[in-house]
Amino acid sequence: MQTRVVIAEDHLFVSQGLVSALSSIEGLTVLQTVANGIEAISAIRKHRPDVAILDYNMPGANGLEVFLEARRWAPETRFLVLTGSMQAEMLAQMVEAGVHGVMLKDGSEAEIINAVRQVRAGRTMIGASAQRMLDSASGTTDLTDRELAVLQAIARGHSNISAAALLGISPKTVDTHRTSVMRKLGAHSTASLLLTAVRAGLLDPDSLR
Amino acid sequence: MQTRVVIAEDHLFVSQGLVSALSSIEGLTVLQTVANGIEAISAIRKHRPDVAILDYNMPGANGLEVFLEARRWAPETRFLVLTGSMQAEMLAQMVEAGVHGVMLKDGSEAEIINAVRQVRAGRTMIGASAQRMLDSASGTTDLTDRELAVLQAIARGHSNISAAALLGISPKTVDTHRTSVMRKLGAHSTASLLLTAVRAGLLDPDSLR
DNA sequence: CGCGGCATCGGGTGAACACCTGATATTGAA
DNA sequence: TTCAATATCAGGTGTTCACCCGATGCCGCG
Repeated sequence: MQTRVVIAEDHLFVSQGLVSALSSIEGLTVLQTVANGIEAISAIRKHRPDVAILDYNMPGANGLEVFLEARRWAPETRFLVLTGSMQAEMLAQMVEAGVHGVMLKDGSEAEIINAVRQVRAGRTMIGASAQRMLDSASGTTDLTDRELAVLQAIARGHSNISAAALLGISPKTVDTHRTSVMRKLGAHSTASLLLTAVRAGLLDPDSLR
Repeated sequence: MQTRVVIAEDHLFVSQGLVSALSSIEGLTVLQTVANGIEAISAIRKHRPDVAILDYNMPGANGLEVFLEARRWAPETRFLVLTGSMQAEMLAQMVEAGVHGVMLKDGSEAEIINAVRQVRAGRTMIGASAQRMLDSASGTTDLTDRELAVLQAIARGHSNISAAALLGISPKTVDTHRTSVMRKLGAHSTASLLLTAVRAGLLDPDSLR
């Protein structure tokens, strides 16, 4: 089976390791490797790969943001997100958002290769550690996809206007989602919105840069 | 030159990649790989390696803790700490503590190999990205008492006007401190101010309500 | 004494925000 | 079919922010 892959990973050493590991999969072609979230969206739009392997923590846009945006342009692409560490809330969000594969980077090379194979074959897979985290997590977020996308954009310092340009919607729509998020989190200023979201595990300061 | 190495890295995939990469260094022997900080201390005590390669984020004890404890038993061992992401404050702490090498995981395989060589050769090395973080962090935590007070008030959701009432000063003064804090942290919106401050360890989301 | 750092405060501006009102279209479930 | 949830978008308002310019007074250090 042909497998065309895009890899998005800002740690060059890990990216090189992934390319090397994936070379053992027959019929697999790595179309492009990129090092930040914005480039990942572009590459996925351009190549419409079979599988996109995304690191969660990347500059410009994190793995979930890339997934939410890129799938609108490449609906057939299946996504595997790898992460070194992540809060359970974010893990739950990604599963709920429909990411096809999620695993922590504590997996071996063989486990990662297996994950790529499963995702390519149309199955949804969650790595063992990720599953354990999910099992022990109680909370579920009630932000919609778009609300979350707007929250992430705000957290990256975007004004409503530039968030609108980034997401391809009207500033009034950003305004609407922003207001909705604030109402849901009980925040009345941007500052308290941000800290409440961090506390709720909706934002990871280290993955937003 | 003989190089005996212990590797401590909880991400199995990365650990395997390191072993593979280091195999290209002539005369280098990987004595043991461990996956958490406590085991790292034990292995270093047992083997007294020439070089210990430590991941910063590990269960049990982080890279700095391992360094501080293990060097008491293996004073000849030289330490290279690798990290995926880290706050500048912690980076500064490790440099100050005397870790022989620090680099972010955005380096390529070649850069990591070079780092191991330099550390083994007795030199202290700081990776390019780590150095940039240290350079840009040198002034970021230099907030005055009043600036910090204003930052805290903002984080609690106060507008400039209500922060002024809280601190017994004019809103213009709040404005001045606020602008100064933003300049020092390089932020251009309230959102990025908050997250930058959290990342810099200036704000603790859990203690602000 | 001179100077820099800090705290304080004022004038001002245009952009941005927080929230009010309203609307249409799509989707999935009952 | 109906309805609720979601996404999208518009009109609007007063407040707030981010930054521009300027200033004085106090303190500690060289």
